[in-house]
Amino acid sequence: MNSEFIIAVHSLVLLAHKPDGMASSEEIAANVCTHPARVRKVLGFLRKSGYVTTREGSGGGYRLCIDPSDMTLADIYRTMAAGAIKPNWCSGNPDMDCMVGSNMQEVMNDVFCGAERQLENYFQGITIGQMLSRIKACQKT
Amino acid sequence: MNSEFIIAVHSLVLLAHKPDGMASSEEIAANVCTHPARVRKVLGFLRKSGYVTTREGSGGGYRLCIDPSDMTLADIYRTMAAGAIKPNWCSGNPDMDCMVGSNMQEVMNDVFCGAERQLENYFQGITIGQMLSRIKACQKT
DNA sequence: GGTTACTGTAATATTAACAGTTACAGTTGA
DNA sequence: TCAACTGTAACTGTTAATATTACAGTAACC
Repeated sequence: MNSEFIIAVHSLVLLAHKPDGMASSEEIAANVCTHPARVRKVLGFLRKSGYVTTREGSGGGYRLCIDPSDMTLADIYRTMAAGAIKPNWCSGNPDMDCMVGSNMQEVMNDVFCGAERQLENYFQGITIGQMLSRIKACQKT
Repeated sequence: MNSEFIIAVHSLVLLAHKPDGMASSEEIAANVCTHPARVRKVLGFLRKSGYVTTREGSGGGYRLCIDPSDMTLADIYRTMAAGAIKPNWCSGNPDMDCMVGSNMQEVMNDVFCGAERQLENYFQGITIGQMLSRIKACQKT
């Protein structure tokens, strides 16, 4: 799995948690434990997908513009990490003589597409709001 | 996803397809499109899990020792690639002051454990025998 | 018993992916 | 005009993945 997916989820949960719903890339980066430039890159994608708005210039930053209970991890997965479980390496070769070797790529591809759907379906059931609730539950114990 | 998973599945399908159910690492490697040494490593794991038997020496090689319709991709996943979808990178830090940053690792870990179960469940429904059938279906079209 | 054809395994390149970092232009508010 | 931001691209360093080599161990066959 892409680590940008994690950065995206973490950033959105953080924004959802903040009273004013806003934070700068520097603040988010410190919380996520990575670099501001990386956060800006990831949140740039989220902006293009319409999940956050940004304000440049002094006093600027990122703001969540969707209800946390309306946004699922599947949305984020599709934006940040679609196709992440399919390996970039593949076996066999369509030009090969052997039936197994020549058709394996296609069959394997189908298998992973199915896996991807399965995963998306699972992520569909988890919202940013729920993530925040789970974190609060951790805190109490 | 681990590419060793693919090599394992491909090798087992190939063995299931061969009339005598046997092949050498060299033959398998040519079919998979990788190196014999890599095949030997992967099939070494499958031997330890009891899915294939090996015979060293001249005329040796690998033989499937389980009914292809009894062995699922979930078995192979557990042997070769358990935990593959969980990223090795993680955000936040348990020692941090912020509630979000300090608990994100635990919550994210739970999310990915759930995703893993979901994926295993999906793989449980696909057998090596089915993979071979799908390949035959590809061939006809 | 020697030769040949294999597996088992470790060590070592080589390559690709990934995260970290720097840099700077563009934007906005004070 | 200055200071504090975002938006991007380029570059570096590190780690992970794959390919390759090498060789000891084992079994069949003549």
